[in-house]
Amino acid sequence: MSEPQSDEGPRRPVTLDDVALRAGVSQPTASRVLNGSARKVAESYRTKVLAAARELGYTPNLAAQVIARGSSRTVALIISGISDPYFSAMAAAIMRQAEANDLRVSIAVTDRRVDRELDLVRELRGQQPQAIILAGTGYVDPPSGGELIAELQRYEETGGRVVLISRTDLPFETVRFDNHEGARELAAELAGLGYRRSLVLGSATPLLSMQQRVEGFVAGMAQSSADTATEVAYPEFTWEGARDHILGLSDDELQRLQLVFAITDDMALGAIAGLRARGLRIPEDIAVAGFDDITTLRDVVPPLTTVHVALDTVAEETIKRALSPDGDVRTVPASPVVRASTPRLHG
Amino acid sequence: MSEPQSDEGPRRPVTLDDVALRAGVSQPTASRVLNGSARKVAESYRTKVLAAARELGYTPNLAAQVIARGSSRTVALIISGISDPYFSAMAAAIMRQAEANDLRVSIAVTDRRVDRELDLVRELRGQQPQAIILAGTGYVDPPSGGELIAELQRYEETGGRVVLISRTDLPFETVRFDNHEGARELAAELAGLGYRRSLVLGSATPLLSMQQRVEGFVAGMAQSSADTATEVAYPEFTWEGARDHILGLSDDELQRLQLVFAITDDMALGAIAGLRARGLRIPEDIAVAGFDDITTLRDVVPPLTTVHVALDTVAEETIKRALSPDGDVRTVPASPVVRASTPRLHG
DNA sequence: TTGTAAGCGTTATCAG
DNA sequence: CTGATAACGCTTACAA
Repeated sequence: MSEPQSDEGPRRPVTLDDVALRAGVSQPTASRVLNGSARKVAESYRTKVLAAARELGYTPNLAAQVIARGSSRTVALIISGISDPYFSAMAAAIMRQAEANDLRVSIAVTDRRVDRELDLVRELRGQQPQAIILAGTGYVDPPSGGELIAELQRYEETGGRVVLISRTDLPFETVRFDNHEGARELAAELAGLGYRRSLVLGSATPLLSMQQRVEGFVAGMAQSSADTATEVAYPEFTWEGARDHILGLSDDELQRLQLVFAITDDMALGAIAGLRARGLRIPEDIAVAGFDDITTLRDVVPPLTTVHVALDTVAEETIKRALSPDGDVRTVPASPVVRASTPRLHG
Repeated sequence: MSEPQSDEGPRRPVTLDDVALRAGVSQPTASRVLNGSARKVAESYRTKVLAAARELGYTPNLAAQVIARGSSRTVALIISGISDPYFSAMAAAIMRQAEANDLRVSIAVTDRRVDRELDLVRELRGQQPQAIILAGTGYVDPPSGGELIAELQRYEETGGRVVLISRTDLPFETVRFDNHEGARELAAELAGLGYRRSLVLGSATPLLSMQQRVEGFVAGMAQSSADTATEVAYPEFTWEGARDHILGLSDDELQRLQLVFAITDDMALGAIAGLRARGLRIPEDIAVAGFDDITTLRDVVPPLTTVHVALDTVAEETIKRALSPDGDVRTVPASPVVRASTPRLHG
């Protein structure tokens, strides 16, 4: 009635106080109606508050709620990158699962800068998330390992949960998928198809899960009864790295090969680009296999043999653990999918 | 000395109070060295506070800072999906640009559910972000338009900024890229290559920017001197939708076509899958073009003719506007990239 | 320069 | 069932 209305200039956001005032009730009552759990408010008040809130366009101030409640319905996801199709698929799966559990996800990206991981954990800790999820990076020999672990432990001590995805380099609960086993089975299948002489493209960056893929594949080939020859190279961990490595091979080396296994689909495609540039046809002249089974890549020609990982399951297990501890280390299976890029050899 | 240490059970997080106490200074002093701007603190105190903070593993409680300061160094990004390579590229570009400006990004996904957009805006408003960025959806005839606009206006009135990306259906500052013009130029180039009879795959979901692509292409073809015939279809706005539409065409219709233009690369790939299933070779029997120039798709065969959008520029302009108003509606160019999927026709 | 005191918007406790 | 009142962790006048 008496307030000078319709000024220009940023008005103060509508607060619970405003709503309470307008509804003619106390702040706590308004709070109970708008957020609280049990419906212990008289119907008459209830409707008044609701009306006032709607008229004023009230939105609860999340920060205030967090600070008052001391907890936050948020999980923080630390991930290497987001344009990478593998990680964006992972992030999407996690967000879907989180939403189903009424959790917000705050995403932070390391861009593969090792030290950022520590910074991000520090920063995220300030958001008081229910859990911090580390997906993806994970070095064979973690550079800032000690500090990172200390930081995460402090976070856990104050009630936060730490969940790792596909990395076992840190002493926290982990959702793994079986990189070693998946690659091993793939190798076994390919050996069964007649492949003997293969090149494995690993990662120059010493990522643990990637090294497991290399080792799994080598083991799988070695296990096959036939005598096999498997070389391993460690180019840069990118599409370009894989391509460039292929471009750098001698004609002789290339001739001898029957198969290139790259530790990710992305690198497999780089390898294919390189092989084609060298004048080879896939799969007629040489076969190629990858790892991850990225759906965005369903259109490459020829369809890529790879190892499929059930990201939805991974996400489900991850969120479950983010909400409450669960001692046993579930390992989500990763299983080979043979497609046209690796046909049976010697028909 | 006297505190009973090493309990089990969630300890309370370390607060500024704890740090101040340990450093033997007052809370504000601790605050000033740890966060405040001017270095108006004696060097002796300064070092003590820093030491205490490090020893205790202090992290500022972000929520408390937000509530005390009233502002948040965060921008909220509302996006259709994140596994979609186009949107993940967009999100990545925005995050990169935001990081460069010391902003956090909180991502929310609509999953193409129309009404979610309104809910998300409400929810995000509670986070008091500096800006809300709406990327992507944008209906020709916004279903919840009125309410959405009201909500966003309220947000702006309280000092928040609203920035739209590639949608002009709402009365807020917009970073556009020229869907119409990009498609028009593409059509002109293709007409120049000899294409006359084409099929345009639009979107059954009435998305404004998508409709602009359709119209731009149609206009471009019509402008070409030669007499052209352009049909437009509106299948579901997905890879499958495009494929299924192709599968549903009669042999006759298919025979007549020289070119399929799909309004996104993703749909273009669906179309290719359909065409191949129908026994056609690309580009020998029929040409295909898309829109977006998604980098993840660099490996499709044949390389796809498409329209490139400079997402980095889009992101840059977006963040700039998120930080401060900037009246003029910059339109980021979108320009055709002709590749092997649309070779010159008739030698 | 430093500390005291008052807020920021919300929830939780505890009388009425 | 409701409403004072005290937190929550931090910042920002204002006084010392």
